[in-house]
Amino acid sequence: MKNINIKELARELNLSVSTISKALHDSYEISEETKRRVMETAARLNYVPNPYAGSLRNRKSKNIAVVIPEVADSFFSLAINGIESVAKEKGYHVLICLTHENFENERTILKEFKGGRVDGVLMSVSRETSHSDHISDLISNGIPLVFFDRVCEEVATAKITTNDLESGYKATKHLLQQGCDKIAFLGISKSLSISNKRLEGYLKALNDHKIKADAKHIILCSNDVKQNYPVIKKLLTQKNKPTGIVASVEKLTTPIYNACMELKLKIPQDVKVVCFSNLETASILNPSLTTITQPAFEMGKTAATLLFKALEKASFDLIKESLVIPSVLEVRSSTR
Amino acid sequence: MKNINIKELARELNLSVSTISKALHDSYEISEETKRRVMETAARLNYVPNPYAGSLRNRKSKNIAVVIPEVADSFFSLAINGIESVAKEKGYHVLICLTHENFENERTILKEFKGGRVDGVLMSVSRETSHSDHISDLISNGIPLVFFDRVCEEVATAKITTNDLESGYKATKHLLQQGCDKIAFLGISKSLSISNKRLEGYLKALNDHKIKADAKHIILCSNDVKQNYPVIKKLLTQKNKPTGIVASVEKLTTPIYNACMELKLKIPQDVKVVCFSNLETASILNPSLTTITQPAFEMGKTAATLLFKALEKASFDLIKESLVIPSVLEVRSSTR
DNA sequence: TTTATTTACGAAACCGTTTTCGCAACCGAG
DNA sequence: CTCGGTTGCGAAAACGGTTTCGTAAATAAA
Repeated sequence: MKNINIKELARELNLSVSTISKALHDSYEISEETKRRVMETAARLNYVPNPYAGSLRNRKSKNIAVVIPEVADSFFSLAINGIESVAKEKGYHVLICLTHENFENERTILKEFKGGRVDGVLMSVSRETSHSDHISDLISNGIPLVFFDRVCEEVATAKITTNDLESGYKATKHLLQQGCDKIAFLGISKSLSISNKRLEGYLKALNDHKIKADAKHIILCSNDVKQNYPVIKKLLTQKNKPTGIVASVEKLTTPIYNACMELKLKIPQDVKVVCFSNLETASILNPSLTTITQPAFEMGKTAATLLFKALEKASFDLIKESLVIPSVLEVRSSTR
Repeated sequence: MKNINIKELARELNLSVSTISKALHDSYEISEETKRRVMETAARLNYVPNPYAGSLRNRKSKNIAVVIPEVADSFFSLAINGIESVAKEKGYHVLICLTHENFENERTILKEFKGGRVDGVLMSVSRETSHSDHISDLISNGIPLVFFDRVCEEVATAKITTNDLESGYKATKHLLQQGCDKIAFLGISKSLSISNKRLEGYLKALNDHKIKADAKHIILCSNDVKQNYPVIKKLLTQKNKPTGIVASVEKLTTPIYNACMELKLKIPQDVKVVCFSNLETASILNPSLTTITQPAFEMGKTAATLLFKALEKASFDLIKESLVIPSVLEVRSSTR
C-alpha cells in the first residue's frame, strides 16, 4: 500500500501542492476554509509527511544524537530518559549511538553526523578517547554539541558534569573515617576526565590524612568484565591488600562482590566498598552498597535543554554554559 | 563552515555530478583512474553524503527502529546490544523509541513510521497495548516488523519470544518443590502476552500439584514503582499470605526485597522469591536472587537478523519465522 | 470609476542524491 | 574503410516536501 503524499492530497482537493503544504503549516496565506478541508482530508487519507523531503529542503533533521559508550548502565539509561523527556517536548527524535567504549566507533559516528543526520549532539566520550579532533571538527561544521558526564576538557562547549573530584574525595574520606587505612582506587581510563578527577579527589583525601598513595592500589580496569575479575582478585590477595575500595564505575560492583565472596573476604568487615553507581539494586545487595549516586536523569535533561537552546537560537553561546550538578554519597552497609 | 556536497566535488574535479555519484558507488561505468581521483578528493575535502537526499531518492532510510517500553531495564538494554550488533554489520542505524508503557505514545510513534523514517521495526509492545490496529496498519503500509519478547499474537508477522509458559511453570514448580504451598504471582498487564503466558504456566503448575489458585495471590502491578510497594506489602501482610512469589518482571525485585525487609520477613525462610530478571546483580543480592533469565542479547540479535532478511528480499515471508528461545532458571539463595 | 491594497492561491525553483538514457570517442572485426 | 560494440561520461528527471515570487480576483481607497 503506497503512502499518501502531498501531491495526491493536491489532486484529491483540486489544489496546488504549495497550497497543501502551506495549509498543513497553518500559513496565513491560506483561508480558514481551505485549511479545514486540507486538514480533514489529510487526516482521512492518513497522510504522514516524508521526513526526509522536509529535512533535505530545510537542512533540519529534527533529530538529535546521544553518543554514549553503552546503554546497559544505569547512569546512561537514566540519562537517556532525561534527554528523551525534553526531546519529545520539542518534537525531536533521539538517535542513540553506542561507541562500546571504542574510539574508532566514536570517530566514525561523529563523522557521519557531518552529513546532517542530526541537528545536535549530546555526548559522553568513550574511555579510549584521548584527543578530540573529531569532536572539534564536528562542532566547527556547525553542529552544536553538549557533553554530559564524560567530557573533553579541551573542547570549547557546554559540559554538564557532576562534582567528580569532590565525590572522589568524599567517598575516600568516608572510608578513612570508617577506619580504612589502605584504600584502593579502581579507575577505567587514563584519559577520561571523570576517572582522573575522581582519582584526584581520592589522592587529595589520602593526602589530607597524611597517607601516601600506593601505586599498587591504583588500578586501571579493562572494558572486559572477565578481565577485571582476576585483576581485582589479585588486588585483594596481595600482601599489602586494601581494606577499602573506591570503584569509579558501576560495572565493577559485581566483580568486586564476587571476588570478595570467593576469597572469603567479608564486606564491610574485611574490606569496605563504595562505588560510583546508579544501580537501583544498591540498597538490596549483600551487603547493601554505599554509592556515589549521580543525578543521571537531571544531567541528561539539563544537557538536552541546553542543546535545544543552542538549536533554537544560533547566537546562544554554549561555551559559557557549563554546569556542575552534585552527586550524593549514600552510605549503606558496605562501609559500616 | 558549509559542508561539501557532490556538486562541489564535481566542480573541483571538472566532472559531472552523476560521474561523481557513480564513482563513489564504484560503478562499472567509471574508469579506475577517475574513481581514484574522486575518492581521493572526496577524502581530502572531507565529503560526507547527505543521508536525507539519498533516502528521499531511494525510498530507503537505512534506519531501523526499536520500539520498546523503556531502556532502564536489563532485558531491553541487552536486547538493544544484540540488535545493534547486527544493524551495524548491515550498515544500518538504530532509532530507539520509548513508549514508556503508554499506548498513545506507541501509536504516535508507529504512525510516524508510515512516513518512511525507518525501513523496518523491531518491537516489544507496551503493557497497555490491548489491540493492534496501529501495528497491522504499519505492516500493511509495507514496513516489515518483527516482535521480540512482548508480542501481539494476532498480528501476522515474525515473533521472537522465550518460552514464557514453560518458564512460569518451571519457576512455580521450583517453588513448590522447595516447599511453598501458597504462591503469589505478580503480573504487569492483563493484555500482555508474556504476562498472561507466565501466569498460565503458574496456574498449570499449581494445578499439577492440585493446588487451587487464590485470586488474592494474583496481582497486577502498576507501572509506577511507588504504587507497587504498598500493594506488595499488603500482599505480604494479609492473613493468608504467600510463602513464595513469582515476579514476572525485573522491576519488582527491589520493592519485594524492600517490603520483606520492612516487614521483617526473611527471604527465603519466610518467603521464597523467583523473578523474571536479567539483572547482572542477581547473584550478589541479599539474598542472591533466583531468576528466570531470558536470552536477551540473543533474542535481539535473532529478531534483527530476521528483520534484515525481510528487508533484503521482499519475498521473504516473516509470518512463518517465529522462534522461541528458551530462558533458564538460575537457582540461587532466594529459594533455598 | 479608477487606483491601491489585500487575499488566496499556483508555478517553479530548490534541497543533494541516484539513476536512466543518450552520446561521443574509441576499439576491433570484417 | 566501415560498421557494430564497448567504454566513459554528462544531461536531466526523479524523490517529496518548502518557499519565493507572481498574479488574479476581491476589496478598499481616492
